[in-house]
Amino acid sequence: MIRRIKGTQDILPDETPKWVALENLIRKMMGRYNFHELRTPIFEQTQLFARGIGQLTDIVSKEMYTFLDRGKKQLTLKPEMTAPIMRAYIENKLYAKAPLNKLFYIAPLFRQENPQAGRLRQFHQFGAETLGTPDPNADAEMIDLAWSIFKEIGLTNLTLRLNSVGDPNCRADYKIKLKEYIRPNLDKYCPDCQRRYDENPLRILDCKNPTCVALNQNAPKLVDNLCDDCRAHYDAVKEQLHRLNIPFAEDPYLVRGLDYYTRTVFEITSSALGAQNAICGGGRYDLLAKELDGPDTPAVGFAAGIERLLMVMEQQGIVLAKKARLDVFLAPLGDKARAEGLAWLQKIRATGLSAEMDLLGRSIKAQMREANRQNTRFVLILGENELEKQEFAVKLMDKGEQINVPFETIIDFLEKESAK
RNA sequence: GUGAGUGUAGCUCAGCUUGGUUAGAGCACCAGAUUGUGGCUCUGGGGGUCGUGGGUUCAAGUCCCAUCACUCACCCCA
Repeated sequence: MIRRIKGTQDILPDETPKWVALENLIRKMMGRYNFHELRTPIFEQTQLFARGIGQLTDIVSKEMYTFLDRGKKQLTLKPEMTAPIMRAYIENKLYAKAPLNKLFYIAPLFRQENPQAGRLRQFHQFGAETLGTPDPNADAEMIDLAWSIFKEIGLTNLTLRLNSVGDPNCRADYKIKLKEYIRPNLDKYCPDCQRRYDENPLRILDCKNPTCVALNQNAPKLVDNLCDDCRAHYDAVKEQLHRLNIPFAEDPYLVRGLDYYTRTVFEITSSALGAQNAICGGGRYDLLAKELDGPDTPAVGFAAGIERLLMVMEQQGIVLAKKARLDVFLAPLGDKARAEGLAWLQKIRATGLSAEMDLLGRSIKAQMREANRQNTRFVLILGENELEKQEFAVKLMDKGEQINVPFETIIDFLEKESAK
């Protein structure tokens, strides 16, 4: 048996309505906030991610699906969406069409990690990006957008954590201070942290190892070492969040795993999930555009995991999708009725109603059972009696009543009855 | 990459500790009770190389070894 690739999922027909309902809600909310959808290819030149996300990040260094195509070009299935959005923004010169671009996406992404609860190799994210302004209002609007979507879904028990990682200037100063703090005890840190010390010391603060956590207890905090501009920006974002009534917790050790972030970073977690509890992460990335050879473009965005959202919704018993209903089930009895059935279905379907008939030659009883299974509103029985009298026996499944309706008026009848 | 757990019917699982007739249950499916009528109830039925390969034994779903798959967790993240 050929099996699906590890860490991928088939989304079966009884699950797709949940996806569609969630996607519809996302699109509705993106519309309210005036964000516009941008779709990018499923793969890109590897270079885009290596330069955009950062060589030393986990994503780039060990999780990308990278391969050579037949022309020996190195390609990568996109592991995140911010770099592709930025690439498209630069390549299509969207900055020249409008000074500010508010974009959103819903897309599958690929990372070759070991799968576990809430982590897949092909997974889906939706997200938004505001390109072209350094205004802290854009940061606050972005968080408000994410928060509103989750609220609209009906999620509870969410926690928003907020931090500022400064800009390259204050971060460079801070890195020196941090390394000074760590150096005396460096040999006591875990091997990962010892490696991070030179590569990316900020990530040492992120370490979950109890020893490292303890050692970090009195480490200087980046938020205490922001330059004046970054400080003012961070304060403005917090003030707006208060005005928007969005509760948040400042987390001085929140460091995002991607290199492009500057200033605002945030993460939204749910207590309903297991080890992988982040449903949304984002922040400001004022330097990415330049890194990708584009014009200087301050930007802010977020990404949220659809599978994880669906898991939380499941946990909380939230059902967005309406139970599917079939309007009409045609139950033909005998060969003659079966031969005429399809043409009737075509007429009924042309009115906009959904219609189905038995294709298995089942008994009337089995057909009724099938109609019931499909949550059918009307069953049209077409047997020898009906053919002779030129009428349908129509069973109104919700009421359990049955009446006869002549062929000439059946369409009219169904349209009126279904509108009730 | 590391660690732990689990593989028995379409699905969820029991049976394995203490090896011994034809391997069970619930749900789902099919049929009948109701000779042309759903949901509820009752009765019956179909469906399994017990993940795979090897070993121990008179005898293996059950014990041992290997292997594969899946799951969860570490790391990191959505």
